[in-house]
Amino acid sequence: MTARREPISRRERPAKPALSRRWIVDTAVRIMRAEGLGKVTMRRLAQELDTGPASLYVYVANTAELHAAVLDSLLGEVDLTGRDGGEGWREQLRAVMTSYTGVLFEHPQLARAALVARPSGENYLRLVERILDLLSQSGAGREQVAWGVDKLLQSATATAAEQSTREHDPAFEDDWDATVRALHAVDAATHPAITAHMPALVGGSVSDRLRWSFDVLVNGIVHTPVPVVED
Amino acid sequence: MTARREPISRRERPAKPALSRRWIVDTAVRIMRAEGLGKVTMRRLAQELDTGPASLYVYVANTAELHAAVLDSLLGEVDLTGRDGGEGWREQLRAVMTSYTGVLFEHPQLARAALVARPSGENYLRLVERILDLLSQSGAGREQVAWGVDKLLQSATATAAEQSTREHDPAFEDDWDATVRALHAVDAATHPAITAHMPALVGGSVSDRLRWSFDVLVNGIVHTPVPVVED
DNA sequence: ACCTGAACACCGTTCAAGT
DNA sequence: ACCTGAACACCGTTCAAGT
Repeated sequence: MTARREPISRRERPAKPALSRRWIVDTAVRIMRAEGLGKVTMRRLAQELDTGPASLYVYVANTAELHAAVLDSLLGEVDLTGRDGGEGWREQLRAVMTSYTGVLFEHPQLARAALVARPSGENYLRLVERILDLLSQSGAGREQVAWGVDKLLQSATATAAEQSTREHDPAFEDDWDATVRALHAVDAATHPAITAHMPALVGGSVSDRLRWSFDVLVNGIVHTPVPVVED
Repeated sequence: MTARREPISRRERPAKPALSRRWIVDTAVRIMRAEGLGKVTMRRLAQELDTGPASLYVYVANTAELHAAVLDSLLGEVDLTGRDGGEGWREQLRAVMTSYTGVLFEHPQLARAALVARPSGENYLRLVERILDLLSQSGAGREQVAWGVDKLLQSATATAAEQSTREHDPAFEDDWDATVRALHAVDAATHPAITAHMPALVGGSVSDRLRWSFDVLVNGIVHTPVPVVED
């Protein structure tokens, strides 16, 4: 019998894989799905990877960059086809933006991270490419389209950062409540405009507001020329 | 000689004032102006107030609420007159929004806090009141105006959170650089739209973009009716 | 009611030293 | 080049105990 050296002793764990950026980010995504972005810390991640936090700095510059990488990974879930929207560029674009918003709504804290550290991974680039392509079918000028993509993404991201925070985190629920209460409690004499606009100011469903925001931006973008650049 | 018991020993400090929400927030503002919002922590603040962190929780629910209070205090610096804008509601509104953006640009981290925990203090209410008043002079519907105020504030806040972060914090500078580099390095075959829009996508001065954003939103808001509410 | 010391359960990041 | 242990310098929040 030939002696086959079975590496049995190295088998207690699923064979601790070599560290790599890919493996680090995938693990971070797994932690986020299971316990939220708040748990995706350098220390916790290192623990999960069976190493010390210092080791991660070979592959990731800092926590913000790590979160940006997690976001990019999540963006792989966005439906870029706009298939649900039907035929026109506008409806397809709406469907893509709705899908993007949906992904962020499911991972509230990620939206906040996106506003701070912009992603630059492949999924983000694919998303930008697709939105540019659809928006340019509006016939608007090149610069309007370029700047417009930014506003569309910013608006959706900011809404997700605000709105969905409220739903998941009881601490932030309070802040929104406080704002609503403050708006209701306002003195009609000193704040006539708030009083006059009051039900609407805090009303409306999330989806109505999202749809309206989208229309506002698209209408604005295609009708507002960029300022002439001076040399 | 009469023995006069001088309370000299109690005089090393300016007579530690009683704790109060007001005093806590003012101290927080002072720390922020001197060292940035990052230093406005419960522990650091308690130290400055010569007490333990637990004492603050009598007046402030948590760190997010504290930051919201600091922001509201800062909003007192916004010029609500819109005096610089001249006569029309549009120009005055632009001036108010520019002033608001300016305040946030000087305190980058505060803009991020604003997206998460909305303020509800007197200065915030005054700002909302003023923007509502100006925007309603456009003649747009009540609901459009109410929802429009939200979008105007959100857009300005998000831009400040993104843009000014970059200027002050070297760590985030890298993320923007990475995004710009990624957009430049893109393959023209797989990402034709990015390539076609490339100089514009990352170009434009901050103030040109802000001005254009404002016009886009105002144009969009006044021309886009809100969806009919079903009962 | 207000205030506090002390504790619990964490953080990010760096650096000298090893392989 | 990659990896690590250990350290530095912090966090937010709670709670039992005091006044």
